[in-house]
Amino acid sequence: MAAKKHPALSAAQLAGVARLFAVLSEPSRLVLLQALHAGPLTVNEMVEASGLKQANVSKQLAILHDSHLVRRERDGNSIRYEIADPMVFSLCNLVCSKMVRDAQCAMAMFHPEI
Amino acid sequence: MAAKKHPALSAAQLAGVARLFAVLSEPSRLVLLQALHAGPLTVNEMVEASGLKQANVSKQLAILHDSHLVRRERDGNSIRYEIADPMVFSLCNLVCSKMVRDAQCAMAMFHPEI
DNA sequence: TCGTTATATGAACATATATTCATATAGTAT
DNA sequence: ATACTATATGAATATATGTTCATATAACGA
Repeated sequence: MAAKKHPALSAAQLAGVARLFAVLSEPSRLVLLQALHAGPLTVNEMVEASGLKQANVSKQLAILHDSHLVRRERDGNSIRYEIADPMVFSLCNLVCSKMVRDAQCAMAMFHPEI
Repeated sequence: MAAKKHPALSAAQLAGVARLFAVLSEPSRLVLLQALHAGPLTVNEMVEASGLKQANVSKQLAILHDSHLVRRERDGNSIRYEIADPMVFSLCNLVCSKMVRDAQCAMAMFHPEI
């Protein structure tokens, strides 16, 4: 039986969805989000935590900010970023559990007894 | 208070997560997934339903198949695809609800009374 | 076997974007 | 005002990939 709860999304809506997935499709941005998972951080702190160059961190944060995934706030001379929408972690958890499922499935092809 | 339920993901794990988001970051692939939401379809049926060229549909389906998001099965002369992991729709629904939230937030900046 | 239909794939092209360097902007302190 | 620190941004480059055309592969029917 085919599921059909939601109406089809328009091309523009699909483009919007695709755009947000694209924001999450870059490991450097996921690194930054993961760092922010523990709490707010300044740009410099994220540069140190991630090993990425400062210019790169700034640009990736700008992209995350444009997508309303992070919020920023000036703190003296620095700028502190924090997660604006915890939904990103729900997305990541779904993807992670899928990867575990796929991995278990692949494993089963070699070790059916387990 | 900072949330911290999950251990940090390794670079390889983040790359895997990013890869799956990348698969979902292309409108043409979302169109195909949305078409398959109503039930299994052959390549030709998806060409007609999507308006995309046949070569393009085949390539995008191959990418979806590599990610184990769709399954394929030969049916006579054609090949029938179907959703292999309904989790993709959970992902899309999360993103959609976020977009609604953001849109309502943007709206409120112009119509605070609503 | 031969022709037809359905799907996949290689080559070529255009486009998008991540990364880096250099520099600009903004805030702070002396 | 000047020097210093923190962050953002423009230019340049490299890389990835979506799209299309042409063609290959595979199944089916006569």
